[in-house]
Amino acid sequence: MSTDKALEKEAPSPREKASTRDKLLEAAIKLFAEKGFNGTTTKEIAERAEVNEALIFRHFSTKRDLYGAIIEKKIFEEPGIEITLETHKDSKDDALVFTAIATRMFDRCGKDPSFMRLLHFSALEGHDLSDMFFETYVEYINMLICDYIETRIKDGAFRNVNPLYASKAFIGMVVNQIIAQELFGEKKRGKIDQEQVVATFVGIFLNGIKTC
Amino acid sequence: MSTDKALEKEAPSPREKASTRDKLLEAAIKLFAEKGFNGTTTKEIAERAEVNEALIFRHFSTKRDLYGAIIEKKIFEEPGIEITLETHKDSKDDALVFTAIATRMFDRCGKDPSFMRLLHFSALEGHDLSDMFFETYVEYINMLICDYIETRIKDGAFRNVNPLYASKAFIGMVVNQIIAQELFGEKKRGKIDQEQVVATFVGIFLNGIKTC
DNA sequence: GTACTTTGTAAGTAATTACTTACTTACAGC
DNA sequence: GCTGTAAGTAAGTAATTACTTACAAAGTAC
Repeated sequence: MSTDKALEKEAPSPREKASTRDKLLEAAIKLFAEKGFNGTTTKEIAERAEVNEALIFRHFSTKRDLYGAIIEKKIFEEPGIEITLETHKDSKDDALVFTAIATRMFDRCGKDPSFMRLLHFSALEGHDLSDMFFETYVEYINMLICDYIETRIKDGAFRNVNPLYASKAFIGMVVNQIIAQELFGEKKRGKIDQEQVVATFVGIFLNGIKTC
Repeated sequence: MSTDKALEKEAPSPREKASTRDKLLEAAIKLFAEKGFNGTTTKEIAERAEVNEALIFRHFSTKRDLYGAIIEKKIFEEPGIEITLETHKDSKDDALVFTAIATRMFDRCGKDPSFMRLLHFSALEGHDLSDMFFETYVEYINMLICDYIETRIKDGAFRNVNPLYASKAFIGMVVNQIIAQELFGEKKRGKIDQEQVVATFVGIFLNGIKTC
């Protein structure tokens, strides 16, 4: 959790040049995502942010506190897939819905590679907020998709599978591919065609779950 | 890579009490899996192994070298799923094959939780051997399943999907569930029924890929 | 026995770590 | 102007880090 100090200035007015706090957060996000909590020194953060190291401790009482502020920031930063689902779910066009979800996930993680790394580092290193991170980005999405699947089962469009496990199946395909690319550097190795991957995943999943 | 020093005594005779080297490796595996490379100190390793800290550097020239030895050990330690596949693939009983693969993966990771953590830490922290780790445990398995799917497409049993992406779909489901349990501690939260999860995954996958 | 290597240990080392301190500068309200 | 507060800095601190060294004990070879 942030200290009182850290909470003072949550949202700087948009026009003014990046505040010290913002510069620190930005630098720290990149470094923590690159090298984890233990692999990053406060000196490095200060250098990257181009501020004096002592200022870190004016804004955040400890290094761990800064780390916490970053995770918090990431948790609330950008909308997840809920908007994608909200937009399309009433169409009941399952292919559209699941393609949109997968595409949204790929795009988000591709645009911000630090995100996945931060999520995994926080889990591995056991940060206090890691659970919240996980709940926000994994369990929440899971729940949304689970709900959608449930209604489609009631519609008679999907087979009577366990909706939670089915949701996990679909998310698993997508997330695991993202992890292979972003964490394990599969991007560099063989080229994979994202659109075709999504199409294949959605095809298998929907055929697998649809009533015959 | 290990130094000459480190290579001298690869396999201690089974009966003698655990050598210093073995004690160090065992302690280091646990600590590196728990807290990563940067989060673990040589002092801790020595204490856990109950040997003098200086002995670490008799057996391994640097801390990183010890880390490398551990990853190497893990890479060659236990057979992966290839045996499972080899055993069942000729039966052409797809449900049996994929259920066995998933079960094998769950069991292996459940029995040795340090494995997944080590794999992820090494990827995130960018260890030299991380690529080999990945190739051995992700790309290799992928390839085996990919081959099986290809033959089943030729048999006319599976639809004409991209076999690599289909393989990724299946592995994704399983691996992501393992990660949720082992890395993100889903085990502690809600109880999930592994057998039913596997059944659901296999069911969706096979229905999704089978010819109608 | 003695020469030699291996195995173990206590006490170091120099560098780095997160975090402080004491001080200066900039800027606000009055 | 003066005063109080926030922003910034250089130079510290004590603790910890990976790694060394110098030396003792124990086994092995002859």
